[in-house]
Amino acid sequence: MPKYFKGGEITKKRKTLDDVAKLADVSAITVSRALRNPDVVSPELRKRINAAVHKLAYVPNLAASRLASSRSHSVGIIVPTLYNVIFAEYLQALHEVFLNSGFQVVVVNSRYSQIEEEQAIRTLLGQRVEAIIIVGVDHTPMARRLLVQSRIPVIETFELTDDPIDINIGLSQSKAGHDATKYLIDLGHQKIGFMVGNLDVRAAARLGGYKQAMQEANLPWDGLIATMPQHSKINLGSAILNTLVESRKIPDAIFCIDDNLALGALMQCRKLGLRVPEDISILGFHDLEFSAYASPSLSSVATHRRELGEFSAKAAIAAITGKSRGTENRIDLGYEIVARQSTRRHSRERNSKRQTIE
Amino acid sequence: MPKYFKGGEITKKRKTLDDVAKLADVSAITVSRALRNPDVVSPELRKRINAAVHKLAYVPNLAASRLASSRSHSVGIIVPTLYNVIFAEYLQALHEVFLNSGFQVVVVNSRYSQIEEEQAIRTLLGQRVEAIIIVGVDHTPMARRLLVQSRIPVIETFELTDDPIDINIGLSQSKAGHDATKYLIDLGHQKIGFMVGNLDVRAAARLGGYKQAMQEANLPWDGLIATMPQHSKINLGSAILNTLVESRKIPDAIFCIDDNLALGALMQCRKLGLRVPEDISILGFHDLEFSAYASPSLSSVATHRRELGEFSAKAAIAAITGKSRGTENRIDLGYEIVARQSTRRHSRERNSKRQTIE
DNA sequence: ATGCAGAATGACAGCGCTGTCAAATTCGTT
DNA sequence: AACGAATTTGACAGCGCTGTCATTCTGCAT
Repeated sequence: MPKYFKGGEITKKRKTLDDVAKLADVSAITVSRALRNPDVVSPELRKRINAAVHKLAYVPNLAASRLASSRSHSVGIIVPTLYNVIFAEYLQALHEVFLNSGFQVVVVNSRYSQIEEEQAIRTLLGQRVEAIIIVGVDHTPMARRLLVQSRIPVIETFELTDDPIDINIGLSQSKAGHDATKYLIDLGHQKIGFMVGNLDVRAAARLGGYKQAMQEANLPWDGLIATMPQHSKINLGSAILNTLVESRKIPDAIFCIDDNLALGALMQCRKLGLRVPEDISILGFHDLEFSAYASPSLSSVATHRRELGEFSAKAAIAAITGKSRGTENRIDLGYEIVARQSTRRHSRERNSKRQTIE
Repeated sequence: MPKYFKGGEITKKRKTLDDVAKLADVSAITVSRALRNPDVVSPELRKRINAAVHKLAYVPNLAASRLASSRSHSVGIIVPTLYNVIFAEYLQALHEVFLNSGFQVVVVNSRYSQIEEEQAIRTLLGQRVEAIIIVGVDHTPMARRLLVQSRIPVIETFELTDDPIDINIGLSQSKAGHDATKYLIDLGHQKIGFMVGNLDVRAAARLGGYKQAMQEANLPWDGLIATMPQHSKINLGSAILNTLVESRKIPDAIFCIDDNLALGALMQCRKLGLRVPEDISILGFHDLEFSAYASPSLSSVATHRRELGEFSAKAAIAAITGKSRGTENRIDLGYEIVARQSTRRHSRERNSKRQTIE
């Protein structure tokens, strides 16, 4: 006795269109129409059909519908992780656009792995999604081939590339890293640390930008990179800051890979009696929601995650419905350095002196 | 010229099993087997088939597979929101269990609405998921009927009910609210505030528990409930605390509906010069990750979200595979009050005096 | 050489729906 | 009253795969 055959009826397992059709005394195709396109069916039949559907608690079999129509009415989204507020905000914006578009949104995570990303692409293509929106521009050769061959709109986001598969909406991570570092340098900082957890592609690009900016200013960055191989979380920032203090390598300023680390570092500084920004400037990245409310409020680099999601979704819909004639296929959404209380002009004795002399 | 017919070939749009079969010079059914059950196919053919699959970048049509086999190899999860760390942790635990189970996980959110929940159930049943794990125990009558009639395992989580549809794994929200309040009362607090944002079902249950505990202790709760109709976020906690201070209705202790509000309140207290816990005790709920790291560290009620996810997923798999004979269908995972620095014994003059006198 | 179990492969129908076109019905117009 | 257009309904095939059973092909004991 299979446990999940409750109810006891010996009837067929699942209600089908035909069951509804029989009960309403019409043909199956009419039921199909009444469900998908009510106004082409006469009110009389429509009523009878709806009653039958309700009576049987009929739920159409999507697989059959997709197979017959060869339309899935769904779009696929690939993100590295579901457990980072960055992507949560991005996904929320995406969802809002798709909400009443008639498309179901299928979200898959690649867990920061190109192999899993390729697998995710297969999963989505297997479902015959009508567009794919994917975070990042680096894929395995096969992944790229699958995407190209699928002949559906592909939107690569969060980063910028010169060689997009199709549509590319993002910002230059390395330029952002560069400019953020430059901002700290221009404030007079010289010993500028870089704090990061796991080094994913985009984090690496920002780190590259940091190194470049330091080099351009003839500043060393050797030994200034503080890291622990874990996902970015508030308490990881505290932990990494601790290691800096313990090894007595406290820099003038720290550029943190994201605001989670920055807030953790900030909180730990307070705990240890280090004054922010007097003793140390802290700069975050992404400008998360809490950053403006921290005390001192956290300087950060605002990335436009909601716009990223919104633009991507709209581009996908436009491409699917063929309304994207002549649209730009590469959009740079940029970033903004938001200066708040956690960073300020560096004015230690030797610096101010030197400045006066020069 | 349809934009997404790139590549130029006039060939059929999508590769099918037959295409692969022709290229490998075998029958379609053999390709199907080689893909699903490689070891029943001879190495020779397997090699040829794999080569053909790779050459064509063939991706099986899931809809056809599901229709033919009437198995979806997927399970459905319904959560109220995707943008709350509570459910993120729960989902992560679920995912980990399902990762290598051969089941695809489909997550849908109901946005705290019973109507949307019913719609979500339809969506999932339409996909013929093989089990549904759903947050909460309150559903529309039709939703309940759909779930029962589906004849698939249904796991209701996060709350406890006397009348589960099938399997129920959770904790008593009202009892947790009651005990948390009792804890503050036992610390000597009398003017105990309750802070909450949007009042969803579970928040309402905790509020109910709070009221009951206050009543039992002959303490008034009238006018002590501080709320603003928004989703729980750190800065909402700060905002609500502000309104309390502005209206000069600062209680001895605050029981916050979750740790986000609690942290926000905590940060705002610091900003305003209110000492925690000397001037005011703050108790959170859910024991989020950052709570142990805040300063002062945050007392909270630990709910076992990861276990909730883990147990639910395992129960679902056991039920699907029929291995749940004689298993308990109602599991109470409980909760724990974690006392940290943000709460302490109330000892204002009149109280300590009174205690000495009595 | 013969028979036979077991492994490997194939033929066929059908899962439940929808696209396409045909048939039936209704309506307004002359 | 008769006609064509518009509306409403239905018949039929087929989407791409898999379950079922049949067939062919081994290898080995007799």
